[in-house]
Amino acid sequence: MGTKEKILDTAIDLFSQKGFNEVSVRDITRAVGIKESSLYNHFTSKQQILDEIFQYLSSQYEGMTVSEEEAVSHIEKMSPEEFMEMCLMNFQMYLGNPKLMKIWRIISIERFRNEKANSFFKNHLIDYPLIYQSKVFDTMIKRGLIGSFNPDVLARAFYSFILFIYLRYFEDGGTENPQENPEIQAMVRAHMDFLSGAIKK
Amino acid sequence: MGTKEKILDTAIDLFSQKGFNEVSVRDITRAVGIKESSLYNHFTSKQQILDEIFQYLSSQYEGMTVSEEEAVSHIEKMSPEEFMEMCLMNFQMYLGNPKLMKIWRIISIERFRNEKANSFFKNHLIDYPLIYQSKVFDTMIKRGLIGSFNPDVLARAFYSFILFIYLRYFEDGGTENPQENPEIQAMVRAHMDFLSGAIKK
DNA sequence: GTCTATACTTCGATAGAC
DNA sequence: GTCTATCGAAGTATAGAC
Repeated sequence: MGTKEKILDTAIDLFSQKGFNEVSVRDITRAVGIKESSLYNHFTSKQQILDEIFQYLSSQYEGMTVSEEEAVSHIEKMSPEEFMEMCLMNFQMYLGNPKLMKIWRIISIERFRNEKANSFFKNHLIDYPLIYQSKVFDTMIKRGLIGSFNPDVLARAFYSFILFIYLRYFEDGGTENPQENPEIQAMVRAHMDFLSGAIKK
Repeated sequence: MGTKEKILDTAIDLFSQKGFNEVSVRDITRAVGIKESSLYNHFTSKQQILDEIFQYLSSQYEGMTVSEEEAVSHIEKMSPEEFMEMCLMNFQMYLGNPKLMKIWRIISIERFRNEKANSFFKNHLIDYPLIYQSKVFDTMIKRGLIGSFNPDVLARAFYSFILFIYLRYFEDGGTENPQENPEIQAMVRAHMDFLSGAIKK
């Protein structure tokens, strides 16, 4: 692994624990095993390290957003339960990769101080999922698969709980994989069962 | 207003915008209109300012937690709809006071870096509301006011949405009073109506 | 590309006159 | 209780030898 990659990985590690401002260039270079001045052969500034981390995150989700037609086609062969299961899988895919998980934690820490982080949080973690799920619920209603509810309300009822799990998840460091936490698994399943019952025709 | 109070109010203002580490003692004293050294006649350190802010928050909610018996008695004359309405009012009381609101924003910013902030967030904003609401739902079930659901599931379904609103609320600075935001009001009401229908016997 | 050495800035905090 | 003056520590970043 090249030095630049090592710096990036180390920075992700440290930033995700304490935050950008709380980690010094000295901290990073000490952990990597080089002198401070060497870091500036790979990055022009400390800020650029964070920028490249965010760029990396961006690149990981490029082309992963789904068009309206695709959203509709997704549910053609799915029950509401299967759809919610799929949403859950998507969410866990976001959080299942340890490196991406750390970057999402950086986003959570920095979102009040960094406009780009706030934008990531808002777009990827709030707005887009709600829009996507609302469309799917809307299609389900029109096809008579579920009762006649406001699809936006259903999407918020479903997704706000997922975000709640995300919130709790980072409470105690968020190092553990949520897929392997049976307590979280049980809560998510119970919530989905409750909603499935509530939206039946 | 005494100098010490002026310092506290100014610090609350500044910390809630950028975070504790991002605001210097010089920033605070400049905004107050005194020299840095004068600040140390009122506080022994910058850290102590934050400690006193948290202490103030603590004092505001002292004795406001409710015992199990009280929780049960609360719903004796209430419909589920009225109860959820009450919860909403409580939540807005937390956020309705501009000064307290700023401090809650500080808590949100600092919770990844400050153990006390994290503890406030976890206890007041997550654990306690869930425990309280679960007990109330449990009582409702036993009295036959609502269907036979798992009360923990109901509490999470209800409260995770409230937290979702809280989350969105701080997105764009969170300066506005949510009670006066008609869009938020409509979302909360729609969610409560949906849940009311879902938990009917 | 990495090192030693150092420049420059900002920070929290203190001493002591008034 | 406020001021002027200043300190030491820690931060980012650069120059130049190897």
